[in-house]
Amino acid sequence: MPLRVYNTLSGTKEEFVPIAPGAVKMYVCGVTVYDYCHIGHARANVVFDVIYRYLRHAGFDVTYVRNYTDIDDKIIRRANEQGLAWDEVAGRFIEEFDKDMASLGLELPTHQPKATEHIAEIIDLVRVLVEKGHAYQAGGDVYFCVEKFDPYLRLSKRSLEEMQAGARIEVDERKRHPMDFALWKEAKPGEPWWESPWGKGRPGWHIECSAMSMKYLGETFDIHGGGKDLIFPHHENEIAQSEAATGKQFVRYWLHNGFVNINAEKMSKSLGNFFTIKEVLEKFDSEVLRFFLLTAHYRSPLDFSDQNLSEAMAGLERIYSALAGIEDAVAGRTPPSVVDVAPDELSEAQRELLDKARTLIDRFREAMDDDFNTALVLGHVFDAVRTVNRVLAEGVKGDAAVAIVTDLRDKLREIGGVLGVFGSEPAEFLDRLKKRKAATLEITEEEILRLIEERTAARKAKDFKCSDEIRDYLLAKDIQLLDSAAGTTWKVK
RNA sequence: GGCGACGUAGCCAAGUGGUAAGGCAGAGGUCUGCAAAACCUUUAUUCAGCGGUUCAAAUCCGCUCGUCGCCUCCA
Repeated sequence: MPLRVYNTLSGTKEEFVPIAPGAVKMYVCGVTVYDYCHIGHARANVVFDVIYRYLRHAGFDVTYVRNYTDIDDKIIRRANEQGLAWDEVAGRFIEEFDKDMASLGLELPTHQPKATEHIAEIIDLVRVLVEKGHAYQAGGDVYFCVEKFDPYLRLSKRSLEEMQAGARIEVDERKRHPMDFALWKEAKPGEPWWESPWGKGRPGWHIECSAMSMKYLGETFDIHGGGKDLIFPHHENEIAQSEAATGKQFVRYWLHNGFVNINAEKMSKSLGNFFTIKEVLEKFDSEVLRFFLLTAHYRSPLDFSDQNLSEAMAGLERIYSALAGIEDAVAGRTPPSVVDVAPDELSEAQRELLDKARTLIDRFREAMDDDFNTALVLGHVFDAVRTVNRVLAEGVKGDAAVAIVTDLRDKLREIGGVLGVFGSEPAEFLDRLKKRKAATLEITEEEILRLIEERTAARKAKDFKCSDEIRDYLLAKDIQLLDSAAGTTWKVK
């Protein structure tokens, strides 16, 4: 089944056919570096990280470019507020961005260009637009002329008339048309500047993405991604600048991720209802956050709340518990190849697992091929987890059982490799969660272990009244004891 | 005001014409000294409402209600 993606440009799912067979050129708008990243940024970047990984998994040779916009009005404003140099602000938040993305387990893109390192390309592009009559100089500014670019607003499916009807923007008198936008901005006193044919100034927003994407990926490339909020004006303007300059189609497939909501409202700086990645990672494990972001389809809105995060944590814990169970069951055993397993020697649960495992990767690909449906993939994963738990519950005895359980583990890891989850050692992950939860307890680990010992002694002496008292005491403090043949362990409720 | 999206169980969520995946929470059972975990069974005759098209609709069309987004910086 071919890969199908939802293309904002056509408004439908289309079969994905790259320009060059076997190779994908993809550009995703990064961030303007003037503040910490919030969960919305986390979503966008995780989503495209998964798309990047899946395209490679599907056999494509992917060139992935994600930029830093490190010169912009907001950076200058922030620098002035904090009494810092603009490039100090940019440098600092580039570092913070990198840290956040690393903690979310993102792979590095092929290129991560910075706007300020591509001023020459930007000026060249603006010059071409002026020469071709698509842009005009007004004082030290250069504006793009939207009326001369016929397909303008095709991506957002609007018209200039509609936009003006609802316009709330103040019109700059130097613009020929109110919707014209700046390609180059004259430097005001004290502002950063670069020398240009139009005097000292800096790039406008939008132009850096056109210049950098075309430099690294060519004048026409396959995929351009970003949050839905970038459709207008950012991506619309990128298309206008790029296509007016080259006369060629800029991008074939436009992919946009949905917002992260708080109480059904978009998380955004202006509403002030945002959580930074840092803040959330203080409360939840980074893999839990990443897993949560994949529980909904990337184009749907995703409601962020402690409860939803906790549910994601419970789900991920269930998966890791199964993986840990598999590790325990197969530890030190070398399984024969699963292809040698004879189905008629298996129990019913084992046969079911064999069947499920056999089709798991196909179902995974089918879901991902349908516009990267990670939520459906997780459904398949849970389905497999339930089946393997059944096998674990009846005991993994013969070689055949070891083989099929190991095979399933490998397949879950393969899927996890694309989603960027399930990569930790199961026991280590569960321990990590436990430690994190334990940090909020009003009882120390030493105390818990001492009480467990006491209880074990009581149980040995068949003093169940005493042992139950200890268990209930711990339970009141959110400690759940788990007895097994191997001894007693504990977890935080 | 213009344009657009969405509304599936207590909660989260997949499903775009063939008779409602999956997770969390809940109930009952197996296991257990008792629990927990795990497993089994169970929880939407129904997909915001009302009409229409069709042999067949959560899926297509129309209207109504509700929520949200974009039109200004935003992932």
